[in-house]
Amino acid sequence: MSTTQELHELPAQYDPGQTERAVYERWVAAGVFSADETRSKRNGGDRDPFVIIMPPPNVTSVLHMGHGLNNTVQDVIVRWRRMAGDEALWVPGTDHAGIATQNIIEKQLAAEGKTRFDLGREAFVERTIGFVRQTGGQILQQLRAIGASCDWNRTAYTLSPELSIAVREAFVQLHERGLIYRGHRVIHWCSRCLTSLSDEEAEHSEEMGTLYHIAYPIAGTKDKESLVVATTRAETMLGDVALAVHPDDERYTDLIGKSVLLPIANIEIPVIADDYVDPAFGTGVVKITPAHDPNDFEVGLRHKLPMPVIMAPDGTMANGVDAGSRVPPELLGVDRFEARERIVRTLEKSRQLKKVEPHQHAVRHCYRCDTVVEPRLSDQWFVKTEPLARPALQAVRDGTIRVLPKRWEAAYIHWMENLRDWNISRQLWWGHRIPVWYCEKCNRQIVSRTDVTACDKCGGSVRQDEDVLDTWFSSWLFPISTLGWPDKSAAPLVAFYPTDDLVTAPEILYLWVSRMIMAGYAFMDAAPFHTVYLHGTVRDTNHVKMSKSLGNGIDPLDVVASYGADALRYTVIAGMGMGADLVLDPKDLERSFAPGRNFATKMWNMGRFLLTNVGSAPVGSVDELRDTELTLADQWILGRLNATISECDAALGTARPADGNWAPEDRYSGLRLSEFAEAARRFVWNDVADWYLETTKGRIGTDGADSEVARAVLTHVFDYALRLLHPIMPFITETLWQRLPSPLAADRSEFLAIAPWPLPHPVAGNETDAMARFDLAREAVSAVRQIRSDYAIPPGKLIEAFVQSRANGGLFTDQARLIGQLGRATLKVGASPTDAAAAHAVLTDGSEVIVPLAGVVDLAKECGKLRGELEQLEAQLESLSKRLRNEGFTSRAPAAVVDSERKKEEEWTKRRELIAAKVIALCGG
RNA sequence: GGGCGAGUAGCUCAGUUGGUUAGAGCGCCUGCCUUACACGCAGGAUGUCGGGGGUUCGAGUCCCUCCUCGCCCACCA
Repeated sequence: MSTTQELHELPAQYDPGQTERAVYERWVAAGVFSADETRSKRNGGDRDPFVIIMPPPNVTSVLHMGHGLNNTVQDVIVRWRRMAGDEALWVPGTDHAGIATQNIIEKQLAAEGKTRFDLGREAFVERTIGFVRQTGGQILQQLRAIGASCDWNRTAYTLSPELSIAVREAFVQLHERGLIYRGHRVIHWCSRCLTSLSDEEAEHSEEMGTLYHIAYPIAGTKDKESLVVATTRAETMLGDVALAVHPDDERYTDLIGKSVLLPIANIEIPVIADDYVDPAFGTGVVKITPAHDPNDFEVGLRHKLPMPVIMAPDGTMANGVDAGSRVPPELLGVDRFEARERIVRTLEKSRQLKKVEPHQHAVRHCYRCDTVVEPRLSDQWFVKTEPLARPALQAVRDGTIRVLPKRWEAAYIHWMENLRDWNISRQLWWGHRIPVWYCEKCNRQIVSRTDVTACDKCGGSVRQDEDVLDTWFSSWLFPISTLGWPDKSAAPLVAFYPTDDLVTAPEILYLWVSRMIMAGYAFMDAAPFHTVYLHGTVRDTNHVKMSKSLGNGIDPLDVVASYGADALRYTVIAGMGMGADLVLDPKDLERSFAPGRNFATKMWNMGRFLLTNVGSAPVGSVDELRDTELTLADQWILGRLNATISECDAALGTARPADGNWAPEDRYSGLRLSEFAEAARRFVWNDVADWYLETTKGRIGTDGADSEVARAVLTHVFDYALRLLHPIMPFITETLWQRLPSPLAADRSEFLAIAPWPLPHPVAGNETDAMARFDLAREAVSAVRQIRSDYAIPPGKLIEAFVQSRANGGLFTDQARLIGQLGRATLKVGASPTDAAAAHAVLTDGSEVIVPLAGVVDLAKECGKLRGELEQLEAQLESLSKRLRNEGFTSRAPAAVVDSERKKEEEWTKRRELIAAKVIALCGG
């Protein structure tokens, strides 16, 4: 193949738009992303399985930067493990998202002037199914554009028939084990969504409210004696059934057992004593509203008080269960906040409003629509969480599961320890209907895996529970349900459960992650994964979370179109420290994404150089090269490659715990993706492109063996660089890799995506020495460039003398080695009698060396010698400068550089002398 | 109210166990269209590492304290 043809194949400009789609289609067509159960070691195969279950996005959602970040991270990890030889599986899926999806359809209906009740349940569900079928799941299509290497054959959906079986099974099993029960208590109620919420779905936010001090006249007193109560939710007073004081509060002791008159409702209610009351807060008197406050509910239970409900589900005032006619006619149907205003005004008029003061407090809001949540007494289904939490807590405590970054581990533990029972029933229509039937005739409650048509006892007709299950009750099963549970012998479940990493944002640690861990133990008796990786949030430059509604979002597909998926991925990975937020500028995509694109372009051009110069003829294997054949540069770049591989591996860490538990040294050290990206980038750009590739220019193309050596080494180094970068920038690396000349001893895979992950290769010759010597050469080159720049010397002019004398001196390497050795050591002297004559140096890598005392003393002398060499260097620089000045050049930066260097060096010398002196003093000379 | 994180160059951020002259990208300045790359190359400037105190031969890193911002948790009406 001729050079021109190859250049033709590799256009001067990399065009991601033209290549990415085709590359992706070839991967899919070749089944590169498909995992094979039979290859898993757990299923008789020869590979370790490595599995990530995708946090299922809402089925109606479209790709935003948050997804872009989340899925890029997962893809980087899964591609790394795929190359490392694991049977890698990434399971994609979507969540039916009960409330969120129902809200969308309700909004559509509202636009048509209708409510879901106008349609009826069946038609509403049909319509939603239709909507999901038409527009749902497009996010999974979009994920392909950013290169997500999911096994699309296993795409899951929480409301699919398979997963619905799992949901039912889980419900029935927990019910059989006594862990699901029907409870009558105060729950969080969203008056807009018309459903109950779990504790986690009712989110706190600090708000400025008003504390109203209201006087309740004491019954039977003539002169309007009263008890004053402080409340922020004045409207709930209509549901008051008592006033409570602390039993030991002397101010009120004689009032206990008496009655007060509830204003507006004009009902007599008792004054009771309960420990729950804090005498120090407000007036020390609390109104008890059992149906509309969880604490008051508990008080109500203890004192066997009635529990009148004074609000309708939609948040308007109404006489509900046990309310009689507490709500006066003029307030019936009035919204709760309006009612609050009116009641306050009424009390003001009757002079029963004693004080009004601003009061900051936390108010719970619906996590889907932000409506203020109303505590409300109702019947709901609950999961008893304590028995489920026990193993889930233990798993994180004992290192079966690690949480990265570490700080979230404490948050998880704290939350798990204080977990309350989980309300799983929702008064919605979109979701898994609760598998409970009630006999119309004998009132029997039937919990069943299959649909029930008649009572199994009396044959009476049955009706199914109206409620659906919390969305999270299906997604908490995702790691098991997507793999075939409840069939415990299903091949995917056997081969791939437990999974490995779970990658998500901290905001759903409690809502989802913790519950998956509980489900894993409850149904499979094993943790669902061993690593929870929590990444940050995507924010704009004002650190505001990106969102469509705020208009500060970036559409990942726009970025893909303008900069390419690789640029998007690189930016996301390189810009994100462990657990840190990712800040991007929605108004300046160029600033955010150009570095990634530029890096891709750099690689593209390296590829063009390589194809033009190395050509497509097969190259030799580097393993067969002898050290006598390798130049200093060859040895150096191979050494740098090894170092880079080690750096990348260290940043990525151990993929899985060795014996079921994380070893302390691995537990918090892995998945430092930005460091991985930086190590690879540094190598490719600063080492290969800036230095090594330049050294091959005079070699490749010449006749003789050295040209072949350079071809082999350059190709090898670039090949391995592409491998290291593939998880981050899969498209361009695959494209370039496909065109690399093949090594003579070739067992190359068809795709880079499944090519082996690099291992360090031993370099022929003395690697350390060669690297030091080449570094010296680089130092010399840099020094010359600096002089050139300072004196504005034209590119053509040579300054040979300096290079040579510098290279011969070997000053920098020796100096570096010396300072390095002492610098990293902590000296412990005379720790034991046998140590008396030696200094014990503990190096920072944990290894220890014994330095004979004489050696330490020599170090001090050595410092003096170095100072001499430094002076020699200065002299050389000075004479060079003089010569240049004589030739008519003038320095543009007559640098005090040497001067400051000497100062710093002297400082270090002093320090070393101090240490040495101390050593001598301690050891008695 | 409790807990956690952050504050490092103009901007966005790295900096594992204290140790060679605190780094990267972008931006900025100077010079280069040097036949892979101007989405580039070479050179350069910019930091009291939030303030103060302490431990140490040595602190961005450890301890104390204060300030600013952010996050999580929370049944004080």
